[in-house]
Amino acid sequence: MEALLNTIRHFIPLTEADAALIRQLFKVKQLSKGEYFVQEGYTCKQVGFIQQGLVRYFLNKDGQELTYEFGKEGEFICNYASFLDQSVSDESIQVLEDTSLLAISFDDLQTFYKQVPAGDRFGRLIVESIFVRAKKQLASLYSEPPEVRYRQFLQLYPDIQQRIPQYYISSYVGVKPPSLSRIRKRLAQS
Amino acid sequence: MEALLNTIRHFIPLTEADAALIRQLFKVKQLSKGEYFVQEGYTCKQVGFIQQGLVRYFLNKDGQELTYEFGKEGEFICNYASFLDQSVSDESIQVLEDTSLLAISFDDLQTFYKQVPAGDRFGRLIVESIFVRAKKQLASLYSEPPEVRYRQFLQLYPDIQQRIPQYYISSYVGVKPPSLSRIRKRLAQS
DNA sequence: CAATTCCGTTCACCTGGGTTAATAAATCAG
DNA sequence: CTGATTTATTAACCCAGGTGAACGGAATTG
Repeated sequence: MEALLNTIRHFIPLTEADAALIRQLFKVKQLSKGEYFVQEGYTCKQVGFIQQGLVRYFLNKDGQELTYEFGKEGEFICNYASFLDQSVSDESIQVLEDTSLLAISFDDLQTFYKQVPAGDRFGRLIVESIFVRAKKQLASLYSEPPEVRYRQFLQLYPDIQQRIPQYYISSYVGVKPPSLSRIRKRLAQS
Repeated sequence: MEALLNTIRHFIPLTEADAALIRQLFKVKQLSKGEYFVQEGYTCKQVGFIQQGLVRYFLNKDGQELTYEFGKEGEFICNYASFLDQSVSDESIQVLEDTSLLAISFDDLQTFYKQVPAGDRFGRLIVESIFVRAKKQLASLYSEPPEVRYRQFLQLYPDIQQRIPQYYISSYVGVKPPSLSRIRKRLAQS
């Protein structure tokens, strides 16, 4: 819970009253490996904060699961496109390890916005940051070849490479598993 | 100016007073072919609404200009990542034809938010819509081969194909000009 | 422990885009 | 209108990733 408060304090100052409210509004949520935080076809009803564990974001393209993002300890997870206007999600967030979350519901988040003075600003900053993140990924896909994207993935997630199947990584990088194998081989040789 | 009001009405209702305020806050701005609405290294100080004309969004990767988006009549243009927190832009918006805009400054937009009851909601809906747009493009880059992306471009911008150089389109599609030529040839044959 | 499923790698072959350069077509400026 | 510049196409060659399949090792299951 302290990790959550500190992460929020990274964006806005919090009084003790604010912190107390946050402690109240966020509920602990446990998900086992393979379970979903949001599933395609359903509405994303919460924002989560990962205390321990790992998730992947993926979308469905003709039956193929395309993993395009990961979330790890200390990060917020949410399908904002679904959450913000409570519409049906066209992508999924799945837990890759047993994961411990702090989650806040849509309604409780509105309470947070009302009662914490800088709450709206926090909300805006979070949405901005995920937007900037999406833009960065767009730029990366446009400008970087798979090999570079793989190296950047290793930098961004140095620890989780051993924790998950390679084919999630190959999907994130934008290639098929055999191709990621070749990339890894090339990198090992040099 | 009516086009602007109608576009805003597409998101929120406007009273006559609202409309009058909008007429006051948005200023006509003319840009000639080749000029910039925002340039890399500068701050995006306005949101524009295209009355007539065409723009491209691009970013700079090792001296290569990567065109990743277009804007046409009836669309808002802005580098929101720069505008929202008035930070330095890392991308540019350039005018591809002599273009007539209606533009509102950052400060005047705050006035709009304060005075128009549904103003904040409009702002949120716009930011959401550009976010969703970025996500769609991300999904497209992940899942669609260049040939499909080119066909989708033709659907999305049926008219402007003749108005701009092909290499902007090839950049948008994610390939080099010779490759787009081959794609066009393949499509013409079938 | 044995059987099965899952997963990563490798192979052979194919396809499509990158690169460079030449040429042709279109556009622009004087 | 003409020469110059810009842009689009084409060709030849190379290379990286896709595909399908086989293999071996790891993890799971009963």
